[in-house]
Amino acid sequence: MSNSTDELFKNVISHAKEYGFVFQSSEIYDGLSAVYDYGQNGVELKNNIKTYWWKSMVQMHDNIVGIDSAIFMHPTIWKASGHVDGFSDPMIDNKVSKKRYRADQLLEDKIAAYDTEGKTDKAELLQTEMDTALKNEDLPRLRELIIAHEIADPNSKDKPDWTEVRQFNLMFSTQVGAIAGESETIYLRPETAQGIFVNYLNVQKSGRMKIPFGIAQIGKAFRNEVVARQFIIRMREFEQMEMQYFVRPGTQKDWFNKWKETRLKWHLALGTPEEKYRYHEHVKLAHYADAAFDIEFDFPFGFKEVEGIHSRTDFDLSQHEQFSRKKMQYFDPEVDPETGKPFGNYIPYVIETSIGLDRMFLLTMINAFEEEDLSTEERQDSRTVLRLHPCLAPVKAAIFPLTKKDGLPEKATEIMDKLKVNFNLQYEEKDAIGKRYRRQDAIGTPFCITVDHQSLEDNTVTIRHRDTMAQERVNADDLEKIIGDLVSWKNLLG
RNA sequence: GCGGAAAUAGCUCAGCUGGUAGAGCAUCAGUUUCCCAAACUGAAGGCCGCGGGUUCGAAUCCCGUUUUCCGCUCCA
Repeated sequence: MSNSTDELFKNVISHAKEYGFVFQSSEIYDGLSAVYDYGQNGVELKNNIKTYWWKSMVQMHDNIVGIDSAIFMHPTIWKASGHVDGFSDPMIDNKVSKKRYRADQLLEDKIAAYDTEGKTDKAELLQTEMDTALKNEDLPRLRELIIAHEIADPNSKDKPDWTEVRQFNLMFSTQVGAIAGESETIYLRPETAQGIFVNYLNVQKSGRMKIPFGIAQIGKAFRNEVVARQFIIRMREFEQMEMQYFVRPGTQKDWFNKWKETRLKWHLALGTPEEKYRYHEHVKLAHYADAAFDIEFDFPFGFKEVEGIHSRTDFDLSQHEQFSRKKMQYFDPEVDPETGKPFGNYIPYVIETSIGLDRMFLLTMINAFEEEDLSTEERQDSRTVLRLHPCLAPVKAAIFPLTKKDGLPEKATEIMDKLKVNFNLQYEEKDAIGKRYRRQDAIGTPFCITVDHQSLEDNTVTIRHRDTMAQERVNADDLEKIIGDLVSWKNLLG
């Protein structure tokens, strides 16, 4: 990471805090690691990103509908999805080499080594001891075994100094039921997708949906990351915008490619330079996928995943059919042109598009942030401006009386009252006009409307544009249409 | 989780080898100002991250702890 990009990232973080976008959670109690709060401007920007996504996915597709499933779900769902068994690993560190390993894998390797050496008795004994320890979640015993069998650090020749074995759990658990002892352990969802899968037939039947169709959802998910860092890139509590698209088996490849392209277009429509984005293909696929691409963004610290497009096959629905013993099949009455018969009953294949809202938020801030040098020969000058797309900007317009006397504030307030039904506005009368322009630049407000003495005479005002700093004089009665056109979703979705 | 660095006013930072806590910006009350920040007057704001120790005396030295940043590690 070069110094300048390092600086950029730091500046964006402090800007985000200073102007009410993102605060550290529980800051007055020294904070809570990897948890963040969105402030007064952050929540507006975040909501606007959600709206853009929801409109483009749900409103613009007549075969995609949304749901809002609960964060609490039946614990068996996470057994079916593979999260319970797949994400609770015993971890151990070597203090000498500073490397971290999975304790069970170190032991497995040792067992394999015993086998190749022909010491099958030793191998079998260790296998049994390890299985017992794992089953009983006896973490100290795992450490004992590692030390007793003098397991070396695979990446270091020095004698290892092992830490305690710690359990790494992906999921947060909590109790349902008011009475201790009679309660049941459930999990905070680690992904929103399962809420869609377990509801897919409810939606399909109540909405009379025909394949192919999609179900969209925006919601919080929770993951206990080993190391959560880099600001809001990796948070313990985060928000996803997911859409699961249910398709006829055999057609998944086409739909996968279609969504891959559609989703990148969604990103680029915001005006982000194309070279900032790239696809990353997963070579090693997760157990449920038959194809997977990430859309990555060029963050100051390198390309990182923002969105994943995964072909999840029929894995999840099949798992739920098995675990719930309820049919997850869809009856497809359409006639297969090849056989002349209906497609009939099948478990649909699923294409998933899943975007991290918090990462999208950060990406948007980084992309928009600019420290512009406005120096002339006479004097130095600069401004910090967030060049947010007008549709995403937290405040659409600010209204200023040029001075706070001579009836200008009254006139400005009157204009504001007419417009605030349709737009999120700010009114400011304090400080020099230039200072107020700069403050609005800093939070990305695309337009500033200034009321001056001429306004009192002919009802005209000036509109000052954030990006060019150019001004034009317009009639105050036309503002609703002018601003409405400039911030219209048509500009993004049309 | 390991190693390194940092933590002083809302923000950016001074504060030397221990001796009663400082500036600029921001904030608030005024003045000035007819279109692009940092003009004038005044006010307010800090248990120097938290806890302990050394000392007559600690923002300053030592230990612990929390948080953040960087590197490693981990990552569906």
